[in-house]
Amino acid sequence: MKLVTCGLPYANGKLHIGHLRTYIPADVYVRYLKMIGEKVVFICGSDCHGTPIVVNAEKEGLKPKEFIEKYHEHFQKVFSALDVKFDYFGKTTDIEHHERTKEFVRKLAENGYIYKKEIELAYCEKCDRFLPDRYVEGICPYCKTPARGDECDQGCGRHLEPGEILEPKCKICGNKAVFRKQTHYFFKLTAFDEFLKEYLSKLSGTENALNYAREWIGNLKDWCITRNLEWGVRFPLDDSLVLYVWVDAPIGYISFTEKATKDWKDIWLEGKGEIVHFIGLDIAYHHCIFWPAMLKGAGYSLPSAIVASGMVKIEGKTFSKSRGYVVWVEDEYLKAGFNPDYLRYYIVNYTSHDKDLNFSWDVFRDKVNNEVIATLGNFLFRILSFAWKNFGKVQIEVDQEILNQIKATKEKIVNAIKKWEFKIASDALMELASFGNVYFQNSKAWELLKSDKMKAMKAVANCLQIAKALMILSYPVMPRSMERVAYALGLKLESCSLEDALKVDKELEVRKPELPFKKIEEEDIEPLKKTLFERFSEKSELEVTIEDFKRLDLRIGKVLCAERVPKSKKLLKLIVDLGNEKRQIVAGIAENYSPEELIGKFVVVLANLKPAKLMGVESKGMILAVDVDGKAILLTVDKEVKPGEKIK
RNA sequence: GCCGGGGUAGCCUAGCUGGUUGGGGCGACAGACUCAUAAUCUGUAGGUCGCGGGUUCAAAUCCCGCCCCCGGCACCA
Repeated sequence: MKLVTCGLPYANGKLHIGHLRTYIPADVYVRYLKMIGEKVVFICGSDCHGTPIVVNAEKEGLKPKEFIEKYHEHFQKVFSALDVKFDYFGKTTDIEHHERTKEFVRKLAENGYIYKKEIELAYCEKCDRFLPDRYVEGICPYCKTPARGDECDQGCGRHLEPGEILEPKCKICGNKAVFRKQTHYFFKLTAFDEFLKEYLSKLSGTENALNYAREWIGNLKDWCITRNLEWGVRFPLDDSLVLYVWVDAPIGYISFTEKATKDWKDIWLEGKGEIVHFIGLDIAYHHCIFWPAMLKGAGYSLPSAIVASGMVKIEGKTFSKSRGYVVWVEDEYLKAGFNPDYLRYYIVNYTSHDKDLNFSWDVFRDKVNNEVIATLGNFLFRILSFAWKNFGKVQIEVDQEILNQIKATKEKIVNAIKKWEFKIASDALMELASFGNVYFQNSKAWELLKSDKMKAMKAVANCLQIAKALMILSYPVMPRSMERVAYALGLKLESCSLEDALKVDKELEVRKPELPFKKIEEEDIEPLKKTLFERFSEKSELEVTIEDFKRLDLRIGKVLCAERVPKSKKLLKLIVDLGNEKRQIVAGIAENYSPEELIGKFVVVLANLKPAKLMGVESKGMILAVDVDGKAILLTVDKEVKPGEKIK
């Protein structure tokens, strides 16, 4: 028995194409396994806890429960529209999940892997609550620069333990926070160092995830697993606390399995199954480090493979919601009315599962029109309609050569799927379709029709066998379309196994076929390209008043000296002449400017910026530059001016 | 800087435990065909396999050095 899971989508936003990079291949994987007769359980669910959900729900004036429900429904709707078919799709707010999580954590405690420690936490008296790290701002006790609650992000870069920060302020209301002592609980991750080293050396899956995880061995820290929140799974050892979301989320894999199958104990407790996690690379740490340690500590079975998908790019740009490099599944793809199979094929076929996938509407159109439609769809339709028009009923005799070809394709697919090589598997489909096209072309069946009808029928029989095999073998990738074409042969794909691709019927009755696919026209994708393009081009921010502008002390400076900040790649330490003073400013431009070429240059300086330390070097001001694809280009003046001149 | 992944024809990509003329797809061009959603089939053009060394009878493939790109961390005021 095999359990396949997908990383739980966080119920804080809609699904985009980046998400699908994990869910679609997992679904394809499961469908193939089921068709080769393996017993598989496929589960997933919404991840519903954590601070961001509470904060965002508040913003929308909703209760967290209402908020997550909205996205939970969205996920189910979209997955179903894409034929991603889980055996069970749960949510972490379910009572059974809470119970399982508590039981799990109690086990960890019984086994001695949880300890308590009193720490001082920032507390906002005005908001009347403890502040999670990222809602605290203050001063770094080491270098005295402004810092966040958990790290000195602007100064020395040190990780700050809760309570270390000086002059804490509540980021939400801006009031001064105070420190209050509170007991929190830690998971003894450091106890699993040796275990993880050993475990990771045997763990199967994609190299990208495993490499990433191996880096962390020997560098583990104990992990604070409780939070001050109302929303979440109550910590069983102390009711006033809630478990950190990354503790309860993966336990969802267990609690959802319980819902999906009576045999869940075989998988999670008896070690009688195989557990395969499909994830995005961004959560490799949690799945390769935290999760196995938790399972080991609580006495559950360990995953046998972690399959991490590569990144998704949009039109060649690194995926980024905030910058608009995103394609929304429901509002864009589905709304445009595209067949879900096109996207399934694209994602599975673009490149290897662990490499970067570029989503581009032009490539999408080309791949669909040239491969899915012109090669596969055309073969199926031409042979089905030829058979229907000229024969109706066809006596089937299949040459060994054809069967060998189908068998080779089938084996290629099965081998590839077991290694998570979805591209190789889907390429094999196109190769078989192409083989069919060549075979039919060479047979010249349309000429034989006039001279030797029996011979024509033999050619058609061979092609029908190929067509049937294609429908069966392509079904996991393109279930909806294959189901539709299979009607012409009276084939019920849902109950087929891959082996049936080789089964030869005595006679096939061909019904009138429908076009399996609709071509993508330029006007179908044109508005979507436009939407993307409009989102790319940055819209100007909020309006400011002239007073706002006047608060900025912008001046012309002349660079007197420039040198690299030691050990730094991006930073240059500049001494800039501002007329009445010489300022030391650190600028992140070393990748595009050498120190020498800067000397004597006129630059625009924001002179009244709050000083900060970067890599321990003090910076009093900021040099203005344009950011072109991550490269800094300095602003300068058109004619020589006196250093220190104010910019108005 | 460290870690990981890459650099193969205009574009995408296979090969990378060394060995017959470096495969495939898109695009381009020419021809064939008409059963098919102007689909299909055949053929042609196009490559210093990032750069420089080395090992070898033989290197895209192994070794050393360097350059560039992507991702993560450290520092992008």
